[in-house]
Amino acid sequence: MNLELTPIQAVACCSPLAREPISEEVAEQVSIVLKALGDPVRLRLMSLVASHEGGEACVCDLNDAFDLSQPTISHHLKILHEAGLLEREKRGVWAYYRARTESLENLASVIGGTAR
Amino acid sequence: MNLELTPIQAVACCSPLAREPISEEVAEQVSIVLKALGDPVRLRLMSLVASHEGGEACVCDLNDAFDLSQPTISHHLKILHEAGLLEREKRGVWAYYRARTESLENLASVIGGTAR
DNA sequence: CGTCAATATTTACGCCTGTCTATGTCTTGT
DNA sequence: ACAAGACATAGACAGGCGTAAATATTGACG
Repeated sequence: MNLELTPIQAVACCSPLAREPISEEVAEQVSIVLKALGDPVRLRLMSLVASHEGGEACVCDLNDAFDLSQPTISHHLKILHEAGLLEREKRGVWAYYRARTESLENLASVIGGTAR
Repeated sequence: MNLELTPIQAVACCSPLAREPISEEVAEQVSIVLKALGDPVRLRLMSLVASHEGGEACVCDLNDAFDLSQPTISHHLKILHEAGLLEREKRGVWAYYRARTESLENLASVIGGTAR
């Protein structure tokens, strides 16, 4: 089991950008997540997984949604996973990815200031 | 006066990522804004401006906050401006940047799903 | 066991990006 | 009109990133 905090969890104390100047460290952490989402393909991947029934999607389905090679999709999924935005679970031959909605919400609250 | 929509305004109808798979076009637009924020320097710049008194900050102040050359800061400010995140106003010799909080909130609602 | 199918990893390559230096453009003050 | 200061633009370069082809890994199934 992995107990490490993902980048976005490490700053999850809902401090909006506009309240006070964020530190270099926080900026570094948050920008990792933003950079992960800052690609059209990864944004669509994230949306595909998050909106899929059951909140998870199989890689085989995701591959078909793009005109890209399988390794490229795998590469993008890895980046989203490392940013703490996707969870990965292997069942049999297939790999399923699940969206971490908390991460999305945390990110949104950091950006938008509508902290909960 | 500029009537063009900024990238984030074009998809401002608060559709969260998780509700349905976003289109290629929307992904392209939103990723521009995310990419703009997906850099530690620009994230700090955005936070500095947004949290500054009066909601605006002079470039001269911003330069001092970083160990980077003045043209580099200018470059980052331009990217944030083109993404619709900062407004620019020149008063005398000085240039002032103001945060577009609507853009931040729109982005947050697209990401977080906590649409208003 | 050996083959096949689903994913991941490695390697390589062209393009994009962050940075700096040098230069340009305005505005103000003399 | 000229000099100085604030900021933007242009050009150049190194490192990072998205992509594909080739290869490795893992699990299912005969």
